[in-house]
Amino acid sequence: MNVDLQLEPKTKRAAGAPCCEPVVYPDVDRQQATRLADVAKTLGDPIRLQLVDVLRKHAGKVCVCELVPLFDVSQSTLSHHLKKLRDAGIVDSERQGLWAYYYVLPEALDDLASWLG
Amino acid sequence: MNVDLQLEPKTKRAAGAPCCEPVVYPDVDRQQATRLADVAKTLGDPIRLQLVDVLRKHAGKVCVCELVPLFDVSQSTLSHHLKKLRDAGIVDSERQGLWAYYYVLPEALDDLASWLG
DNA sequence: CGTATCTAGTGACGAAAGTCGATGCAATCG
DNA sequence: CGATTGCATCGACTTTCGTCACTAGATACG
Repeated sequence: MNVDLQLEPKTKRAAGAPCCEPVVYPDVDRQQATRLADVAKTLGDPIRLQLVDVLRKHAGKVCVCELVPLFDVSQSTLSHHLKKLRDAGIVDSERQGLWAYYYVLPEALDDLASWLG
Repeated sequence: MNVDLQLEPKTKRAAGAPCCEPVVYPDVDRQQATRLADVAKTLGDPIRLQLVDVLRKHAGKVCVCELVPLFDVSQSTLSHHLKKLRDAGIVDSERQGLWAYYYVLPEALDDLASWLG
Protein backbone atom coordinates (compact mmCIF):
# COMPACT_ATOMS: atom_id res chain seq x y z
CA MET A 1 0.00 0.00 0.00
CA ASN A 2 1.98 2.93 -1.17
CA VAL A 3 1.58 6.38 -2.52
CA ASP A 4 0.33 7.53 -5.85
CA LEU A 5 -1.14 10.96 -5.34
CA GLN A 6 1.15 13.86 -5.83
CA LEU A 7 1.87 16.19 -3.00
CA GLU A 8 2.26 19.66 -4.30
CA PRO A 9 4.22 21.81 -1.92
CA LYS A 10 1.69 24.40 -1.04
CA THR A 11 2.18 27.94 -2.12
CA LYS A 12 1.55 29.74 1.05
CA ARG A 13 0.51 33.29 0.73
CA ALA A 14 2.87 35.80 2.20
CA ALA A 15 0.20 37.66 4.04
CA GLY A 16 -1.31 35.10 6.39
CA ALA A 17 0.13 32.55 8.70
CA PRO A 18 1.27 29.26 7.22
CA CYS A 19 -1.79 27.18 6.50
CA CYS A 20 -0.92 23.82 7.97
CA GLU A 21 2.18 22.57 9.59
CA PRO A 22 2.27 18.89 8.67
CA VAL A 23 2.42 17.56 5.16
CA VAL A 24 0.04 14.72 4.50
CA TYR A 25 -0.22 12.05 1.88
CA PRO A 26 -2.50 9.14 1.15
CA ASP A 27 -1.35 5.63 1.86
CA VAL A 28 -3.43 3.85 -0.74
CA ASP A 29 -3.15 4.75 -4.38
CA ARG A 30 -6.04 5.49 -6.66
CA GLN A 31 -6.31 1.99 -8.06
CA GLN A 32 -6.45 0.39 -4.66
CA ALA A 33 -8.83 3.05 -3.44
CA THR A 34 -11.09 2.43 -6.41
CA ARG A 35 -11.08 -1.31 -5.84
CA LEU A 36 -11.74 -1.01 -2.14
CA ALA A 37 -14.41 1.61 -2.72
CA ASP A 38 -16.06 -0.63 -5.25
CA VAL A 39 -16.48 -3.41 -2.72
CA ALA A 40 -17.62 -0.96 -0.07
CA LYS A 41 -20.11 0.59 -2.44
CA THR A 42 -21.55 -2.78 -3.28
CA LEU A 43 -21.99 -3.47 0.41
CA GLY A 44 -23.55 -0.04 0.77
CA ASP A 45 -27.09 -1.27 0.39
CA PRO A 46 -28.91 -2.87 3.31
CA ILE A 47 -30.33 -5.68 1.24
CA ARG A 48 -27.01 -6.59 -0.29
CA LEU A 49 -25.28 -6.41 3.06
CA GLN A 50 -27.86 -8.74 4.56
CA LEU A 51 -27.56 -11.04 1.59
CA VAL A 52 -23.84 -11.32 2.16
CA ASP A 53 -24.49 -11.81 5.84
CA VAL A 54 -26.84 -14.69 5.17
CA LEU A 55 -24.53 -16.33 2.69
CA ARG A 56 -21.51 -15.98 4.92
CA LYS A 57 -23.09 -17.31 8.06
CA HIS A 58 -24.58 -20.16 6.15
CA ALA A 59 -21.56 -22.22 5.28
CA GLY A 60 -22.90 -23.85 2.13
CA LYS A 61 -24.62 -22.59 -0.95
CA VAL A 62 -28.04 -21.04 -0.71
CA CYS A 63 -30.85 -21.23 -3.21
CA VAL A 64 -32.33 -18.00 -4.53
CA CYS A 65 -35.78 -19.26 -3.71
CA GLU A 66 -34.71 -19.26 -0.07
CA LEU A 67 -33.48 -15.71 -0.27
CA VAL A 68 -36.42 -14.05 -1.95
CA PRO A 69 -38.94 -14.42 0.89
CA LEU A 70 -36.47 -12.88 3.35
CA PHE A 71 -36.74 -9.45 1.78
CA ASP A 72 -39.56 -7.13 0.95
CA VAL A 73 -38.61 -6.65 -2.66
CA SER A 74 -39.60 -8.31 -5.87
CA GLN A 75 -37.75 -11.29 -7.25
CA SER A 76 -36.32 -9.23 -10.09
CA THR A 77 -34.95 -6.67 -7.67
CA LEU A 78 -33.26 -9.37 -5.63
CA SER A 79 -31.82 -10.87 -8.78
CA HIS A 80 -30.47 -7.44 -9.62
CA HIS A 81 -28.74 -7.19 -6.23
CA LEU A 82 -27.27 -10.65 -6.62
CA LYS A 83 -25.89 -9.64 -9.97
CA LYS A 84 -24.24 -6.59 -8.41
CA LEU A 85 -22.63 -8.80 -5.81
CA ARG A 86 -21.45 -11.13 -8.55
CA ASP A 87 -20.05 -8.28 -10.61
CA ALA A 88 -18.14 -7.03 -7.60
CA GLY A 89 -16.62 -10.45 -7.11
CA ILE A 90 -18.16 -10.88 -3.70
CA VAL A 91 -20.35 -13.87 -4.47
CA ASP A 92 -20.69 -16.43 -7.19
CA SER A 93 -23.48 -18.75 -8.24
CA GLU A 94 -24.04 -22.20 -9.53
CA ARG A 95 -27.01 -23.64 -11.33
CA GLN A 96 -28.45 -26.98 -10.43
CA GLY A 97 -31.32 -27.82 -12.64
CA LEU A 98 -33.97 -25.25 -12.20
CA TRP A 99 -32.39 -23.57 -9.19
CA ALA A 100 -29.49 -21.24 -8.61
CA TYR A 101 -27.29 -21.47 -5.57
CA TYR A 102 -25.23 -18.56 -4.32
CA TYR A 103 -22.19 -18.48 -2.09
CA VAL A 104 -19.66 -15.94 -0.87
CA LEU A 105 -16.22 -16.05 -2.43
CA PRO A 106 -13.84 -16.78 0.42
CA GLU A 107 -11.33 -13.95 0.18
CA ALA A 108 -13.52 -11.37 -1.47
CA LEU A 109 -13.75 -9.11 1.56
CA ASP A 110 -10.25 -9.58 2.90
CA ASP A 111 -8.69 -6.49 1.40
CA LEU A 112 -11.41 -4.20 2.67
CA ALA A 113 -11.35 -5.87 6.07
CA SER A 114 -7.63 -5.44 6.44
CA TRP A 115 -7.76 -1.85 5.28
CA LEU A 116 -10.37 -1.13 7.90
CA GLY A 117 -7.94 -2.62 10.37
CA MET B 1 -26.15 -9.51 16.19
CA ASN B 2 -29.38 -11.36 16.00
CA VAL B 3 -32.26 -12.00 13.73
CA ASP B 4 -35.03 -9.72 12.66
CA LEU B 5 -36.20 -10.93 9.29
CA GLN B 6 -38.96 -13.43 9.28
CA LEU B 7 -38.42 -16.79 7.80
CA GLU B 8 -41.57 -17.93 6.18
CA PRO B 9 -41.67 -21.67 5.89
CA LYS B 10 -41.71 -22.04 2.21
CA THR B 11 -44.71 -23.46 0.50
CA LYS B 12 -43.14 -26.05 -1.62
CA ARG B 13 -45.12 -27.06 -4.58
CA ALA B 14 -46.24 -30.62 -4.65
CA ALA B 15 -45.14 -31.24 -8.17
CA GLY B 16 -41.41 -30.61 -8.08
CA ALA B 17 -38.66 -31.62 -5.76
CA PRO B 18 -38.18 -29.63 -2.57
CA CYS B 19 -36.49 -26.38 -3.45
CA CYS B 20 -33.70 -26.16 -0.93
CA GLU B 21 -32.76 -28.36 1.91
CA PRO B 22 -31.36 -25.95 4.49
CA VAL B 23 -33.27 -23.11 6.00
CA VAL B 24 -31.34 -19.88 6.13
CA TYR B 25 -31.71 -16.69 8.08
CA PRO B 26 -29.83 -13.43 8.32
CA ASP B 27 -27.63 -12.79 11.30
CA VAL B 28 -27.89 -9.02 11.34
CA ASP B 29 -31.23 -7.31 11.57
CA ARG B 30 -32.43 -4.55 9.31
CA GLN B 31 -31.38 -1.74 11.59
CA GLN B 32 -27.86 -3.01 11.93
CA ALA B 33 -27.69 -3.76 8.25
CA THR B 34 -28.83 -0.24 7.46
CA ARG B 35 -26.24 1.26 9.76
CA LEU B 36 -23.42 -0.88 8.45
CA ALA B 37 -24.50 -0.29 4.87
CA ASP B 38 -24.54 3.42 5.51
CA VAL B 39 -20.91 3.44 6.56
CA ALA B 40 -19.98 1.15 3.69
CA LYS B 41 -21.82 3.34 1.23
CA THR B 42 -20.02 6.42 2.47
CA LEU B 43 -16.71 4.64 1.97
CA GLY B 44 -17.91 3.58 -1.46
CA ASP B 45 -16.35 6.49 -3.25
CA PRO B 46 -12.64 6.46 -4.08
CA ILE B 47 -12.11 10.04 -3.00
CA ARG B 48 -13.80 9.55 0.33
CA LEU B 49 -11.95 6.32 0.94
CA GLN B 50 -8.65 8.03 0.25
CA LEU B 51 -9.67 10.93 2.44
CA VAL B 52 -10.30 8.56 5.33
CA ASP B 53 -7.04 6.82 4.54
CA VAL B 54 -5.11 10.06 4.74
CA LEU B 55 -6.81 11.17 7.92
CA ARG B 56 -6.31 7.81 9.60
CA LYS B 57 -2.68 7.40 8.77
CA HIS B 58 -1.99 10.94 9.79
CA ALA B 59 -2.42 10.82 13.51
CA GLY B 60 -3.45 14.42 14.09
CA LYS B 61 -5.93 16.74 12.51
CA VAL B 62 -5.49 17.77 8.91
CA CYS B 63 -6.36 21.09 7.34
CA VAL B 64 -8.71 21.12 4.37
CA CYS B 65 -6.23 23.24 2.46
CA GLU B 66 -3.84 20.30 2.67
CA LEU B 67 -6.42 17.89 1.32
CA VAL B 68 -7.68 19.84 -1.66
CA PRO B 69 -4.51 19.65 -3.78
CA LEU B 70 -4.36 15.86 -3.34
CA PHE B 71 -7.43 15.28 -5.47
CA ASP B 72 -8.47 16.25 -8.95
CA VAL B 73 -11.76 17.77 -7.94
CA SER B 74 -12.85 21.24 -7.09
CA GLN B 75 -12.78 22.57 -3.57
CA SER B 76 -16.55 22.55 -3.36
CA THR B 77 -16.68 18.91 -4.36
CA LEU B 78 -14.16 17.99 -1.72
CA SER B 79 -16.11 19.93 0.86
CA HIS B 80 -19.17 17.96 -0.20
CA HIS B 81 -17.36 14.67 0.38
CA LEU B 82 -16.12 15.81 3.75
CA LYS B 83 -19.66 16.66 4.71
CA LYS B 84 -20.79 13.18 3.72
CA LEU B 85 -18.10 11.69 5.91
CA ARG B 86 -19.19 13.94 8.74
CA ASP B 87 -22.85 13.02 8.30
CA ALA B 88 -21.95 9.34 8.43
CA GLY B 89 -20.12 9.89 11.71
CA ILE B 90 -16.80 8.81 10.26
CA VAL B 91 -14.95 12.09 10.67
CA ASP B 92 -15.41 15.31 12.51
CA SER B 93 -13.98 18.78 12.08
CA GLU B 94 -12.80 21.68 14.10
CA ARG B 95 -12.40 25.27 13.09
CA GLN B 96 -9.33 27.22 14.05
CA GLY B 97 -9.57 30.73 12.81
CA LEU B 98 -9.82 30.66 9.07
CA TRP B 99 -9.02 26.99 8.70
CA ALA B 100 -10.87 23.76 9.24
CA TYR B 101 -9.18 20.66 10.56
CA TYR B 102 -10.57 17.19 10.00
CA TYR B 103 -9.92 13.97 11.85
CA VAL B 104 -11.29 10.44 11.92
CA LEU B 105 -13.50 9.50 14.82
CA PRO B 106 -11.72 6.67 16.60
CA GLU B 107 -14.36 3.96 16.70
CA ALA B 108 -16.36 4.97 13.67
CA LEU B 109 -15.32 2.02 11.55
CA ASP B 110 -15.19 -0.63 14.25
CA ASP B 111 -18.61 -2.12 13.65
CA LEU B 112 -18.08 -2.55 9.96
CA ALA B 113 -14.60 -3.91 10.51
CA SER B 114 -15.80 -6.52 12.95
CA TRP B 115 -18.70 -7.50 10.74
CA LEU B 116 -16.28 -8.02 7.88
CA GLY B 117 -14.40 -10.25 10.26
C1' DC C 1 -45.64 -31.94 -26.47
C1' DG C 2 -47.71 -28.47 -23.56
C1' DT C 3 -47.56 -26.43 -19.12
C1' DA C 4 -45.75 -24.87 -14.86
C1' DT C 5 -41.76 -23.24 -12.24
C1' DC C 6 -37.39 -20.70 -11.24
C1' DT C 7 -34.21 -17.24 -12.40
C1' DA C 8 -32.17 -13.59 -15.33
C1' DG C 9 -32.75 -9.82 -18.22
C1' DT C 10 -35.25 -5.43 -20.21
C1' DG C 11 -37.31 -1.05 -20.16
C1' DA C 12 -39.12 2.60 -17.62
C1' DC C 13 -39.20 5.80 -13.98
C1' DG C 14 -38.32 8.52 -9.83
C1' DA C 15 -34.70 9.28 -6.44
C1' DA C 16 -30.17 9.98 -5.16
C1' DA C 17 -25.25 10.91 -6.06
C1' DG C 18 -21.10 13.41 -7.95
C1' DT C 19 -19.60 17.36 -10.11
C1' DC C 20 -18.93 22.24 -11.07
C1' DG C 21 -19.29 27.37 -10.93
C1' DA C 22 -21.06 30.94 -8.31
C1' DT C 23 -22.14 32.81 -4.02
C1' DG C 24 -22.22 33.45 1.01
C1' DC C 25 -19.91 33.91 5.42
C1' DA C 26 -16.24 34.47 8.91
C1' DA C 27 -12.02 35.68 10.01
C1' DT C 28 -7.81 37.96 8.98
C1' DC C 29 -4.85 41.49 7.12
C1' DG C 30 -3.57 46.18 5.61
C1' DC D 1 -13.21 50.01 6.94
C1' DG D 2 -12.40 47.41 2.68
C1' DA D 3 -10.07 43.57 0.54
C1' DT D 4 -8.66 38.91 0.73
C1' DT D 5 -8.57 34.20 2.12
C1' DG D 6 -10.53 29.45 3.53
C1' DC D 7 -14.36 26.83 3.68
C1' DA D 8 -19.37 25.74 3.24
C1' DT D 9 -23.55 26.03 0.74
C1' DC D 10 -26.62 26.62 -3.30
C1' DG D 11 -28.46 25.69 -7.90
C1' DA D 12 -28.06 23.24 -11.94
C1' DC D 13 -26.75 19.43 -14.59
C1' DT D 14 -25.61 14.55 -15.79
C1' DT D 15 -25.06 10.00 -14.36
C1' DT D 16 -25.99 6.19 -11.53
C1' DC D 17 -29.04 3.53 -8.51
C1' DG D 18 -33.08 0.94 -6.72
C1' DT D 19 -37.35 -0.57 -7.89
C1' DC D 20 -41.11 -2.68 -10.38
C1' DA D 21 -43.95 -5.06 -14.04
C1' DC D 22 -43.10 -7.64 -17.85
C1' DT D 23 -40.79 -10.88 -20.67
C1' DA D 24 -37.48 -14.43 -22.06
C1' DG D 25 -34.89 -18.99 -21.29
C1' DA D 26 -34.22 -23.01 -19.31
C1' DT D 27 -35.64 -26.99 -16.92
C1' DA D 28 -38.82 -30.17 -15.07
C1' DC D 29 -43.32 -32.50 -14.90
C1' DG D 30 -47.36 -35.01 -16.78
